[in-house]
Amino acid sequence: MTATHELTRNQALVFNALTKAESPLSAYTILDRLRDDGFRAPLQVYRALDKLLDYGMVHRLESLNAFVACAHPHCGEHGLIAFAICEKCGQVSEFSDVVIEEQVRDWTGQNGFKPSKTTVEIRGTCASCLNS
Amino acid sequence: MTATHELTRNQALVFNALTKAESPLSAYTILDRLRDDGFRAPLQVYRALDKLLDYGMVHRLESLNAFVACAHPHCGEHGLIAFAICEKCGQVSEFSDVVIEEQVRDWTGQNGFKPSKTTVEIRGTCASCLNS
DNA sequence: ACTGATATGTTATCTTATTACATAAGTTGC
DNA sequence: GCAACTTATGTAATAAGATAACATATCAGT
Ligand SMILES: [Zn+2]
Ligand SMILES: [Zn+2]
Ligand SMILES: [Zn+2]
Ligand SMILES: [Zn+2]
Repeated sequence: MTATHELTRNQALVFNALTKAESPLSAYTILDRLRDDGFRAPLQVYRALDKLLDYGMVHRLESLNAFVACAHPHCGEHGLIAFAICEKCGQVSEFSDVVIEEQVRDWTGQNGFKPSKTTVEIRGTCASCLNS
Repeated sequence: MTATHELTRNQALVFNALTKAESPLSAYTILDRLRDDGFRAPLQVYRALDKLLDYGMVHRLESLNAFVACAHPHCGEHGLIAFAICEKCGQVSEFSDVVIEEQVRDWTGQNGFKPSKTTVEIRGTCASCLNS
């Protein structure tokens, strides 16, 4: 039921850093924030991220080369996820959309394409940044 | 009507390299292919790409850090574009989807988010790679 | 020719990600 | 316990992708 995984020390540190962050973090920013916890090399971050991505606890934002903690880390498997990314403040909203999911399935079905992962990222300006 | 732009030498070379390519090219691959034409530095490629992206003649695939010539370079402004990217052979199919476009508009409208660019990339295996 | 805008060339640097190799720690079966 | 195996870590080096800074050059309008 619950998708919580037993995390290793490094994985927990990385996940924690992402959960505390207000916005997406690059791998190297994570590294910097974990220097005091003994992190010394990018690979320590990337290896932890790989697992966390596997577990679905973290998502990668392709258009930013950055990572965010999942907004629903206990829901297990997601359907198709979309992100709205504010270019002003960096805030990210994660949401699922079954209509888009179905539309993707339609296209792939009709074209004999077997999808493995779908990226949907909306760049723009968030409501609170528009009011300022 | 037509969206064809007068291209500079460098822009034309880059666009041509992308048009001839069977699959997306990274900026550095483009650079290598244009060595004989006098290209020496990444910036020459990136500057040309910037313009071509502006003109809508080239698209950037965020999940690949690579670039493709637009499949419909003469249609002027696109609506929302989606890409299906085969991870086996590298082939990319570009298509527009008004349903996804409308779904994105719904979400952004309801959330007061002003979108500037939307990325939709489906990774997977294409039909011809599945039959082999 | 003077001016301003756009395009180029070149070097250095920065950011992001992976390869390679060595070591440590946990798990399973005996 | 111990061998055999798998998983996790540590560290250094390097590859791949992108930009900053600065100097020139080209072209249009006046
Ligand atoms: Zn999620
Ligand atoms: Zn914002
Ligand atoms: Zn296009
Ligand atoms: Zn294929």
